[in-house]
Amino acid sequence: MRNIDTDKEQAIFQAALRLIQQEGFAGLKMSILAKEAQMAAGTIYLYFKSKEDLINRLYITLKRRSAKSFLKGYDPKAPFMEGFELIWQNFLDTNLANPEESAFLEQYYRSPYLDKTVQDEADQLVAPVFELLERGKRERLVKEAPTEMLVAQLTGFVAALTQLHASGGLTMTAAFKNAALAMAWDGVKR
Amino acid sequence: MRNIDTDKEQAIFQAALRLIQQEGFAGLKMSILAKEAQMAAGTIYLYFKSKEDLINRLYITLKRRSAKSFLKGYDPKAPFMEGFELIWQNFLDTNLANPEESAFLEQYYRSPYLDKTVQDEADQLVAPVFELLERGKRERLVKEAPTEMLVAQLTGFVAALTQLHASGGLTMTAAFKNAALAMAWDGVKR
Amino acid sequence: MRNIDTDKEQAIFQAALRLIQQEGFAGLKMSILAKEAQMAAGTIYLYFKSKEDLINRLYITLKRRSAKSFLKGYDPKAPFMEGFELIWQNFLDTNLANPEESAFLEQYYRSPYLDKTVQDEADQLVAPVFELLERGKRERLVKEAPTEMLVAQLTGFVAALTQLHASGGLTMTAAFKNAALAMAWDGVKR
Amino acid sequence: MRNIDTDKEQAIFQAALRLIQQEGFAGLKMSILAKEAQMAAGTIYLYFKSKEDLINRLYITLKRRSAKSFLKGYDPKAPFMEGFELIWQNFLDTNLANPEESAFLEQYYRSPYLDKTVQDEADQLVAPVFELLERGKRERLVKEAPTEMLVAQLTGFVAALTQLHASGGLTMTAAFKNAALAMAWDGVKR
DNA sequence: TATGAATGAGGGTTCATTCAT
DNA sequence: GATGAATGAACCCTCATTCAT
Repeated sequence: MRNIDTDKEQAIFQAALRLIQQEGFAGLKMSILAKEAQMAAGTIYLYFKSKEDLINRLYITLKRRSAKSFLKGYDPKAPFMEGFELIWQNFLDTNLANPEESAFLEQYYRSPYLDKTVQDEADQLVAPVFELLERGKRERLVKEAPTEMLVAQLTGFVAALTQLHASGGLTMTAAFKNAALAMAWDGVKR
Repeated sequence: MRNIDTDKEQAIFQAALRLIQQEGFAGLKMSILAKEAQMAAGTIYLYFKSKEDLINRLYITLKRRSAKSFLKGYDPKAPFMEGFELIWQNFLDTNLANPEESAFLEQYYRSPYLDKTVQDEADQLVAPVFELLERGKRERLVKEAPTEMLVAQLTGFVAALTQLHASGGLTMTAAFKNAALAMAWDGVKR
Repeated sequence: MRNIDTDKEQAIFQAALRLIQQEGFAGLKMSILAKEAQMAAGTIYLYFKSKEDLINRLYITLKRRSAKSFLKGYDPKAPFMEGFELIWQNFLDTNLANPEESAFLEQYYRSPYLDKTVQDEADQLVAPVFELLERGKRERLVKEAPTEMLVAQLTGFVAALTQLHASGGLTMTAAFKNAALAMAWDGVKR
Repeated sequence: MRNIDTDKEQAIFQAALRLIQQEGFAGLKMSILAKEAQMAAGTIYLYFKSKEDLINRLYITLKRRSAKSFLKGYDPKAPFMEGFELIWQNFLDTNLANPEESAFLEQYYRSPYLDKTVQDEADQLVAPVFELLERGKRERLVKEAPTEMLVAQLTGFVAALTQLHASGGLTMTAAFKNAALAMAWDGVKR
């Protein structure tokens, strides 16, 4: 008997990301996905109930991975500025290093597969960032604007940078990353 | 003088935007579009060669309309700060007022319909913004960062705000708009 | 513009019956059905929402046609014996003349497409037969057995005869039909 | 002495009958069958060459079991009436007690699995009934109708009664069984 | 012998596009 | 020009069967 291969799920995820980056969400055809993941079409359905299930599980997996990555080394008790810089740098690096994931996450939001419960769970993962900014406001370091707005500037900036970088419009050197950090901080600082 | 053809084209464009906002890009089925635009499916093909043609022409139309809107009243010879504030405010207002267009533009970029020549023409329309920011750098008002990066922060912020606003996450009062302007300016100013 | 062709529905019904008789319920593949009905696969879906819809509407159509056929000329006020003979003869003739319909009706009952509401409506159509037999019991002409049992013998007999005839096991001459009528009547008569 | 192989075969047969009764012929999926029979899907293929083979062997097995059951205690040399009553009662009881088998036999006939040789062998098993009725005709006890027609009435009646009983439409008491015997006999008697 | 993961042909259905009216 | 019925390629998914363990 062939043992169930947990790597198969990962192989499907990887292939799906590749296809979505290359051809967009519309390029995710189950038969092509199977070919890309080097298996038969039916095999995908041993690991995922449907295309919808595949996309939603891919989404939450990426969101979790992303959150884990940008919160790496984050200590809520460390000074505010330290936390802000760490998360910002992690977040930018994570996004630059995984442009397919960013492409997917962006498109999921507008897709017919969007699942409210999945979305809600994903929102929880970003909570620490909201808390950090609120603390920043209390410590008089951050502008007295709605937290959503502050987050909007930070994430919007990273999203735009990632897209720019992925399309070859800008190579992100260390110097540029520092410039971006300065811009991000200047935008939200008091 | 009414141009009958152009009226139909506009009806199709409007219906398409409505459907895309409601159901996403995937919700744009030609037969449903025809119903929404109150005509027969075949009629669409009298005005557009194909779905691809329809989407690309919708894209460039929206881009032109958007550029015209956010450059309204803009005088390249006026002081930098005046121009910056004008464009920013126009841009934010335009996006907030037309969330369907923003939704469409965002998705077009990742769709299989994306056409390089169309995209290039669209990029030309934003040139004045690049020129303004470069002038800002020369006048020592704006940070010495790559213009693409500066633009990324500004447009990324607006895109995120628009999405937030459209999803009901934040009501944009005049005070909030001023706060956003301040944040945007602080991000790029020297 | 091509006008909607109500004959198309009939063509689909006829083709479906032919296929079901030839290959059984399992032989009803939508693509083969389209070929048999001389149209494209998609066309079927202009007239029927789904395969399930097609089968249920075919069922109720056949049931109505069958009821209309075996009640043809039936007068509830005529003497019992006259009504019994008329219905029996009509019923046998109808079944012998339309073996595909009998084959279909038989298989529908055991299929996953069976719909309770449709089935209920169909049962209503046989009501006159139940009423006739009950009247027969009141007039002391028919056995004092449950009406369901009386009907079971009559319909079971016809079903078996139809199958026999369709498979070539017995050619139904006028003499044989008379013999069958005598057997049917002897079975239920007092 | 337990024959392991035959045990598995029986388990598969039982499970198949259960599934067919519950969901109809279309409900017989090999993987579900395996689960119902508490074994792996591949195991079924150690005992049956294919689904077709499984169904045909199930058919002939049931037919043999049925024939053995309704001929139990039958003595071709006993008086006609005794034989007729015995077989009729056995046949009705057998069918009422095994509605899944009846459901299966009915559907097999219309299925794409029907195999002529298997069918022929099955027909042999009913030969004693034909012989009995022919003897009845010679003894002037039974109507001078084609034997196939006589059999049609008897088996059609039992099939209809079984279905009625299985669907809950009629509870078969001893009195009702006697009434059925009377009806059956009246139908064929001279 | 037994397992159950893997296969892939083939099913039902959708939808961009065509074409007869 | 306008219509919408008709088309058929292509999609998602199922399931009988195989095969590595």
